[in-house]
Amino acid sequence: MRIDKVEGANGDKDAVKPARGHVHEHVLSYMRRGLMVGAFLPGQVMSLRKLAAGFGTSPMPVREVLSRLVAANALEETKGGSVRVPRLGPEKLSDLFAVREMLEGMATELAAKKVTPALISQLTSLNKQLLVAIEKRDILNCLSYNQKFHFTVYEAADSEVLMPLIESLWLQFGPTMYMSLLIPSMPWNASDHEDILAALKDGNATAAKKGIVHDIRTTCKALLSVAGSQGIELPFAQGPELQFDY
Amino acid sequence: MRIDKVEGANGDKDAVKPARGHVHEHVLSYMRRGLMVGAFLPGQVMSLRKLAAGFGTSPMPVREVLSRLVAANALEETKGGSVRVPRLGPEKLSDLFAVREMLEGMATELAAKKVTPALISQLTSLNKQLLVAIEKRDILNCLSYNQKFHFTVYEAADSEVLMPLIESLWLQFGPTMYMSLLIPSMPWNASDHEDILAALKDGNATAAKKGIVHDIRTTCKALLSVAGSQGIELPFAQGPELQFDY
DNA sequence: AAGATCATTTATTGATCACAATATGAGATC
DNA sequence: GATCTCATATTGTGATCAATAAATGATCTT
Repeated sequence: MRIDKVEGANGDKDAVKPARGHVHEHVLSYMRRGLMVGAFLPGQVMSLRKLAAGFGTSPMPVREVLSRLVAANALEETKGGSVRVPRLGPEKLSDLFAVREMLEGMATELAAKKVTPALISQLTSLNKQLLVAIEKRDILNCLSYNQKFHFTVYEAADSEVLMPLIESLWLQFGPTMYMSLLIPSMPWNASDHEDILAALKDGNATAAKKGIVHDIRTTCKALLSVAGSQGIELPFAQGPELQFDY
Repeated sequence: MRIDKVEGANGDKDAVKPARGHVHEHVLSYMRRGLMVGAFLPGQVMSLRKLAAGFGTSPMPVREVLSRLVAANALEETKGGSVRVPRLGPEKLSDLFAVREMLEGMATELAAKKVTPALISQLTSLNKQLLVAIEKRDILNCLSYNQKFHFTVYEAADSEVLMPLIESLWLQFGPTMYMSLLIPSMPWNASDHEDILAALKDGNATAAKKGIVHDIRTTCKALLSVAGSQGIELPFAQGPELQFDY
């Protein structure tokens, strides 16, 4: 039935089905998560062919993914047409977090009105894992569980409009977030999460929103305090070589 | 040095330079504007090849553009991989406009603090042209000048974060907006714009924000009131055949 | 005559190709 | 020894191709 085109003895090629039709989806989710969790650094240029080689595909799906990430303001294109992770200045960083306060505060308010026991238990579990990651100073999982905690709350708001916007923001500050956690003086804590959890448990929308806003504001201040030390340029895994709980 | 691969006598091929390197930019801006101004209807499927033929290019640049518009939630993809203009239900419409109030209210507040005489005169001019379009019941230019008025305000806020988010929202409700204006009972007015202009002239950020929010809320209510009559299915220019002040 | 099945057509998707522009590096010159 | 220049290599862009899957229409059956 299925006849391989003659290409000599292609024995050593991948005999597995290339999982057609959904390659770009895989690449996209991987890159999205990677951006939020610090797999790519601000200023890093994304080479189409290198990434494609890393993913083991043709440049085509990667092109589509980078295209979409540029549209989401997660990446920016250089004059030469290449794309790179944007380097955020202090003013853009505060802009970003001011909008975060509005959007994520609104999402939290909505979520508080739709709390379920399942949501509470899930958030409690995620927060516990986050605390473990903090204890171990595991940056990747720290960011990962923090992101999952926040997004679980926002997901509960059940707004098809808010979520994509919030995601776009997280994709933008993700790389900078990672950088900041590299600084030894950077405080790591999830104390606000306890307040948020308590407020959600009570269905207190105002308090929950307040907790989120405080969490965001604290993070912003910490980020800005280390924004001066932008000079951090450490060697880094160029390709998609992440090892977080994926 | 440069050797053309042998392909017979390709004399009758296009001798003109195909304007290489930035085709997708043109396509993108055209489609963006077209979505905001009603060139495409909710539910309309965007055929890659048809659009490409309309633009006189290969499907390639169009693919990239559609990709980006999907990433911006301006278009959605069907199960078959095609993309189409989303059909907004009442609940999503109110979500959309609730977020609009926050984001555009914030942008207006920021803009009010950076008002310049040039901005005022530009807004005054745009509003005049909008009134003319309303007078002539010219839907395309009506939407176009309304959009330009709002975006000129937001642009003055000078926020690289807010603008893309606001644009994403406008791309989403643009097609529905056009539909609603087709309904004879739909009220057309720009009375709020006068208030906004006055508030901006005074540098009164609170009043300006209030004006924008009122404008948005009014529009939302009008849209929702005609949301029941979703059945409007009129024959329409399929390709990129717009004739607004481009 | 209406509905279901099957073949045809058309759609996107991933891969490959060709070209142009940019970035990179070596070499020569001052 | 530093700098400018030019050749090389790499990159993105647009076009084309092969293959899969969905949508469409016609034919057959009930």
